[in-house]
Amino acid sequence: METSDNTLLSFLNTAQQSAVTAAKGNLLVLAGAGSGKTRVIVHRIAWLITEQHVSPYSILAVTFTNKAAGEMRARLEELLGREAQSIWVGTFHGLSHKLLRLHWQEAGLPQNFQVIDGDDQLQMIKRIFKQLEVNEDRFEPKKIQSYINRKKDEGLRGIRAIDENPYEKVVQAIYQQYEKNCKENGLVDFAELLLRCYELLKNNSELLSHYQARFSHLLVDEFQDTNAIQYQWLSLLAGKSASVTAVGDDDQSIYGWRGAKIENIRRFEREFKETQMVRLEQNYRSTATILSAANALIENNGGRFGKNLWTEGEAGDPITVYAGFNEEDEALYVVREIREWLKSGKGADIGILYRSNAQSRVLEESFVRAGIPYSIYGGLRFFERAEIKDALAYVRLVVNTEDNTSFERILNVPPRGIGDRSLEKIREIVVSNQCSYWEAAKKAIETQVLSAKIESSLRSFVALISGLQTTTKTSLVDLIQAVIRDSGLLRFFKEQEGEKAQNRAENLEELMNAANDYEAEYSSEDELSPITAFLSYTSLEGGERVHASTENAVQLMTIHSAKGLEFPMVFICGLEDGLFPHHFSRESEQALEEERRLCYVGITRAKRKLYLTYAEKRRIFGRDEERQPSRFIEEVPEHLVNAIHRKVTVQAPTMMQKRVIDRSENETGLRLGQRVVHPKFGEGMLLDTEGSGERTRVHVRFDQYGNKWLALAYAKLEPV
DNA sequence: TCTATGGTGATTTTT
DNA sequence: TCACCATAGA
Repeated sequence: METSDNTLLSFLNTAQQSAVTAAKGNLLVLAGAGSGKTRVIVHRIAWLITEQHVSPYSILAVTFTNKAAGEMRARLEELLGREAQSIWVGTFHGLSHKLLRLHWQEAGLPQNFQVIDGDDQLQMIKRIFKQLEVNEDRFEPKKIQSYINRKKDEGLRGIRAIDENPYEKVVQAIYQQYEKNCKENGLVDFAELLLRCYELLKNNSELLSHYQARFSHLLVDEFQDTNAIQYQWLSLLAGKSASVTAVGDDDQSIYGWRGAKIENIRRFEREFKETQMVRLEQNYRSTATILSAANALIENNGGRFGKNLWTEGEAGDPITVYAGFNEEDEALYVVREIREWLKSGKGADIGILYRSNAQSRVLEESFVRAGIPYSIYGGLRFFERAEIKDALAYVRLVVNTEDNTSFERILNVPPRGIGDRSLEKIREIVVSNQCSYWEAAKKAIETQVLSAKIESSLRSFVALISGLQTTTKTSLVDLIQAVIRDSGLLRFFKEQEGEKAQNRAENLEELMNAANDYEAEYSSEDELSPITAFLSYTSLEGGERVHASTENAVQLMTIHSAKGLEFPMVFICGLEDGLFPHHFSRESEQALEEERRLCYVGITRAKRKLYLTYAEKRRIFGRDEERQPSRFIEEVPEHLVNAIHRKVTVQAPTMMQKRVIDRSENETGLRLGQRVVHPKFGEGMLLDTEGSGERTRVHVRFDQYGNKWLALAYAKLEPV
């Protein structure tokens, strides 16, 4: 390799360089927001290979998301070319999956085991509820699901000491049955991938020493997000001799509620011998003002490693705090500011961030009215969509008739007249014969326990699946095509009216394309059938999140999903006590600190302009409630904030309110936020005005009739 | 077996 | 408020 030390390091600052070139041994990189951490990991790998002559084959790099893994891989290929290909880069789940595929026998799995996602898991638990006749009033499937996942994330198998607590007893029984079903059906859930892989290495000294000898360098991104099992996994694989580079930011840990252990950073320092620490504090993203705000806010958290972001850049504009009189006013303000920004020719690369998804609606409505293109990030991913999962369930059942979850899912999809009653009959056979649903279905036909009509439906269903099984031998694309055609799914949606159904039909066609692309790139390195490989792929990589693909659209999303992104202009909306910090986080100091970190993440997404907004009144579950500004607003130093807005909006009517008062008080005596009554529509609240003089129109939210625009001259509005 | 109604409860989300 | 579900009628 001809890359010289110089070119590799020339664009890095001193701290980055010392992280990249840290000597053999363990390294903890505390990387602040926007400090170039991915860059550091990628360059460190390149440096190890080109300067230290470490074999690419001995390097393992772990990330949390497929997206991050993909980016890392791409950047490595840019730097290293073909040599990058033998580096193992992937997510914890992806790499565990790979190891389990390679060593399925030692792991005690069938060769064609399948990966199930959270939705499949929940379905299975619901089925167990029916099987074990669990009372759904006392036990919720969702709670049980998170119980199981929590246990696995902790690295614990459920079947320990039998608890005498009757509640626990039931939960344990469900857990046991769940494990049994997974085993019988050859299914592995997400948490299981990690746990099983950990156990595989733990219980197999030969395998373990092989991989320990192979991977001399392990690198982990977003270390603050690791949970217990991921830490153990890493620690086991590292053994005594590997060098581990952990990169993370304790201030950006926002997944504690999902089992991430921020303490893992301290633990790393303690348990991984002679750890060097490097802090990346120079920020290349935000203005000094924004960084000061972020620093001041996060200062209120205890037990931090401590880190102060700084920049060589300019101070930039002050942060604007806006208090709307209600959530619609807040949204209208956002729209107005965006309009101004767009008018001055700046791009629509704008992030509207909020604590919870429910907030998106009001914002969305105001963007629609203003005609500003927007896209909402969130919702289902491609492979999570119902119609796609239906089609894939056919594939799963064809490949593995033991897959009861899939059987149940598609038995009556599209509707073929086999409803709950018939399913119940089949389930009885399952219980009495201890067999799969598939076997039970065949038995039901033989023993003629069903009505003639349903029996014939069931017969053709069995014939359909059997017929598809012969297609298995050809190819993935052929099978998917046959499934979509022969199952009647595509026809079912095509025959329906409405955009929704047409969309679903299109999605099914898109699935064929996805399979086509996958098969074209597929190389059978671990003698895995392309069909099995594709099914795992669909579970492990949910595909792109759905959002309207408008060019030049402002982006609406939760702060959680904004992590890792940046925008020149950022709005953080709904900064109110009880919403952000969320009232669920009120009890514990720990939870509050995580909320504060979340706010820190939000603030540090902004490059140039930052707005913090809230509403003094908000509709919560249909009730107008008085709101207090979030403590996080108070934690931003006064001198960084646009004081004019703050004073005006907090203590006096807003500019807009003033205008309306000036203009209309003489004529109507109305002001924004005021309660009014209309002869036909009854009572409501004045939201906005438009135009002037005779053409003045007012926007009113009526209690009974919803939002309406009315011409002020004709509408006989009276103040209440 | 498919469609209407009522009770319930309501963060954040990747794999 | 409203979306999700479970249960009851056509």
